[in-house]
Amino acid sequence: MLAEEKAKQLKNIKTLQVIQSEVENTNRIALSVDCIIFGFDEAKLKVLLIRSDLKKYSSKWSLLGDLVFPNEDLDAAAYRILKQRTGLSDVYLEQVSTFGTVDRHPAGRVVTVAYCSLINVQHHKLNILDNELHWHDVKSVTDLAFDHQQIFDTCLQQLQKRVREHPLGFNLLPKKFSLRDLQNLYEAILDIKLDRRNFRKKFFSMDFLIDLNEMEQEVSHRPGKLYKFDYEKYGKRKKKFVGIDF
Amino acid sequence: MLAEEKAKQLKNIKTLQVIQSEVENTNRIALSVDCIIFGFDEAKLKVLLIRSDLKKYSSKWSLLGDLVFPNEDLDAAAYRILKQRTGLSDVYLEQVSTFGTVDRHPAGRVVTVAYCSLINVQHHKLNILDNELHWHDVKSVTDLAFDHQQIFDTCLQQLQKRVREHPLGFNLLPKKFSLRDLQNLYEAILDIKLDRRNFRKKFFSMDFLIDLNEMEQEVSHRPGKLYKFDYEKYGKRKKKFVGIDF
DNA sequence: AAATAATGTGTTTATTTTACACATTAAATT
DNA sequence: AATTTAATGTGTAAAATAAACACATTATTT
Repeated sequence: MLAEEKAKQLKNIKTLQVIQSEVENTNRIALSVDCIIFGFDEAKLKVLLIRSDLKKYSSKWSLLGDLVFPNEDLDAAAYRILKQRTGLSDVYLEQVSTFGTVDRHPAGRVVTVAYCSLINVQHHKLNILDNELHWHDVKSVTDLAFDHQQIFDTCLQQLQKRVREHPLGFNLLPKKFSLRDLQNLYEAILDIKLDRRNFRKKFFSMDFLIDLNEMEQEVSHRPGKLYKFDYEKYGKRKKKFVGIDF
Repeated sequence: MLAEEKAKQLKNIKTLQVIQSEVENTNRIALSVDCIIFGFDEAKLKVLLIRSDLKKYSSKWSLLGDLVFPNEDLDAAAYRILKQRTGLSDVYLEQVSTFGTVDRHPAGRVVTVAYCSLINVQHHKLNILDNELHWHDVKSVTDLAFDHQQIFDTCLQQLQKRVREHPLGFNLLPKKFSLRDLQNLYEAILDIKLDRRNFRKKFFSMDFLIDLNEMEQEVSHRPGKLYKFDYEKYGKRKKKFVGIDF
């Protein structure tokens, strides 16, 4: 071995050729995406789950996932997989975390990247041709397939954190909503009770609610006013927006 | 094709065999880890960079990274790679984000997971056998190799966010530090000026500082008291700890 | 001995958060 | 039709927190 080669090895210096060889041959791993889709219905936080693909695990529910193609951007794979499995296409997916223990998947070494989204259950029609696809109460989600419980827990925690920092929750509500709807949402996500009067004050002071001058329909008891979220105003103030404390 | 097979295809149902085949053959991708190691020295926030492995990119600095082995946990790979490249072994690495555009690496398709750490520059001896390994002022980091600038920016933003939520900064300081050191650190990380009196009040009220009854040595002008961080107390209160507002 | 440049401490004000009560409205009940 | 019911809608006082700000103290340097 040439002295130069030896020095390179010592220093972990690799040529592009060496790296290319490693990339192409020895060190490849299957990569998947799992989508955690949150919804809100009947005052409860929901998550979209399917029966596991695999017969062995068919008694368990799992997240929406599939392998990333080698010629496909990671983000693009997330959107493709979500579309394939649910028909959903006009939703925003956000990367949450990557899970990579060696034995996490029964089919071999699969590292998975979790993506999370918040959607409006009413406005998005699901394509239920796929394996049993169901909304589940977040509170009743236990014992998912593989390591999906851990992935789900991580995403729920992240959601709880994020929703205190930015008013993301609106993505889960219909275009028109009452303040009661909004409070139910936050209480469901954070799993806490909030004071109705202070909650209103806080959201009015944020000044992201547009009064529609309409009332709720078909509710028993006094109907509340309907509002919509001012996405434009939020977009402008997003950068310097600090947070929501409850 | 049997009707059953067709139905399966329609529904995207795969058998374990099909998935195993995909995992083993068609869909594998190289996976790497990049380590973003922050330090603090001379009242400045620093980051550890090396010259790019690749000659083509040797004029640019890059993050500490390498490929994950197929039989290696993702987290373990991060620790191994950091150890190999710097000699550092007793540091905590935290996953930040995964970067996966198709063309991000010149050697082919490589998806990379970024890991971040905060270390004490004085207490950790670096193994500089590797490619030129240097601490760089965070403020002067521009134009890193590949997409490393984007990765670095993401990690710095995350650090700025996290340091407002938890008193992580202590990992960057020596065991004994003055309140001026601590304030310099926060000002360097957040790139803002803080009021000295209010800063002290805030940290004393958090009650994580242990007065060592020692004074700074070898400083010009009046020396300040030295403190250490009460990791034990922080560990106990960590869960319900809300945040640090400046 | 005086000047310097930092440390160390406290108060006042403004802002934000929390706790809490009552009048109003429309539907449901009698 | 009158009453009950169960929600909406509003305001205020107290407490906690954050922001603005000034001066005495100490060790070093001149």
